Amino acid sequence: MPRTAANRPAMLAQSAFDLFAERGFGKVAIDDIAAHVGVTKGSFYSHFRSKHELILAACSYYYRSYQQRIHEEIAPLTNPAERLRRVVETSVRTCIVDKRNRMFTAEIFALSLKDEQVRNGWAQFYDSVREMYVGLVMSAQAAGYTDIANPRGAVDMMLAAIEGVKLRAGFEPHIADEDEQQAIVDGLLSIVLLKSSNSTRPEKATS
Amino acid sequence: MPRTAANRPAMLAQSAFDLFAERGFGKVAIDDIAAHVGVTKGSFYSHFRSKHELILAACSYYYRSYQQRIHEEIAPLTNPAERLRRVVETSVRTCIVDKRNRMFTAEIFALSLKDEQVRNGWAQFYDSVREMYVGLVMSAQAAGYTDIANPRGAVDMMLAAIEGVKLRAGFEPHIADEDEQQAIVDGLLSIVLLKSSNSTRPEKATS
DNA sequence: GATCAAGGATACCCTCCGGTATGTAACGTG
DNA sequence: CACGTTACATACCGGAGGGTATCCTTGATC
Repeated sequence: MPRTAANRPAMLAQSAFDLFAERGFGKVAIDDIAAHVGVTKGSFYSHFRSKHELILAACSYYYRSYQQRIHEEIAPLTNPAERLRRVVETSVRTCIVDKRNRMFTAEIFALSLKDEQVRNGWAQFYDSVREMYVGLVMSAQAAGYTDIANPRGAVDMMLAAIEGVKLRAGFEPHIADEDEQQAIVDGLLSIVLLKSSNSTRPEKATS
Repeated sequence: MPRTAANRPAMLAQSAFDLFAERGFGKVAIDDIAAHVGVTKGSFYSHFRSKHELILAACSYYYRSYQQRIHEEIAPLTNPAERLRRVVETSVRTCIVDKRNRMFTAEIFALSLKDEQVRNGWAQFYDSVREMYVGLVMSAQAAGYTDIANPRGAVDMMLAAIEGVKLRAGFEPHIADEDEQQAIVDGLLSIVLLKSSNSTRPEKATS
């Protein structure tokens, strides 16, 4: 082994995420990423075979971070409606507060149009998120918080709305305001839950 | 004047849109665009000062095309609910059927993160679309097709959902199926109109 | 029909950047 | 303590592509 080993690949992937989120895939050179970790390009290429491989690693890093965060947020909660609301809140907050995530995902979308591996990676991630949401909604349904006819379709529409709001936030930063955030969460939840009552909030639950 | 003049700038902008939509801003060289019109780079630079200027022109081209199409679609309609539905249908169809538009807007989103002019251009376009929708919804409301409390908020959420579905279509092409399209239109309209009845379709109107 | 402006072509430059070739210092292993 | 392996550095290559310099062509105008 050479001087320092540590987990360079992971560090490089994380630095890549940081820089990609800041400037986009195209405007970040391998030299930049390597320098960001305190290493040179030659060394970089002993960990990754190509820039493309690094991009995939950066994507994985993002996916893992998101899922880990969601998991941490709902771990202590047991009430289905609470869990659902918390996940939506976390998703909204992550997208709005963390500008980097917004920018990174926008880059993914653009790249995925031309890159099958990136596209497949995102599709897989998206599917797992969808399944999580479907599970949450169906739990909420079983507990009487909603009687939505088509949970899967509603979740799809809500996820689409999240993506749309994410994009909009890039153009209208005022969405980052606290009160706006709450309105968005309510709007999103209303797609998935009953409209007639504010049954989302657990203390107002009807069952 | 030289051999052929015509409206080269417009042709270049349109070709730029075509190629950008196909390969993305970064992967299209000026040479490609010039060649696509049957011209060389030197000539290109007598019409545009930079690639950036061309990108802005391609954006304008897209915005104008969209607005023109919407206008043509609703021109013959007078019933407010019909007009609203037609616009949503047109938006959905354009996004789903025309892959190029999807790809082009994805590129815009990615670029706008780093380019203020592109961002402002989109913001302006988006605002005009929003105002159009708000007008349509309020007309529908005045005619009794909906009693939605906050038309502006509902329109925002619906536009967000459109953007989200647009993105999703990049990963799940089956959305392009005819029946799926109708479901999406209904889903979107339900955000803006009353849920209890299918009052969207004019022949079922309650007033 | 001489002049001139503008569209167009050709050729070139220069920079950036992904990737490679090569060297070297540390570590594990026998 | 040789020896291979691995993480790292240095230096370089080569292609791509944005932009420019320069010349040519054409048509309008007087």
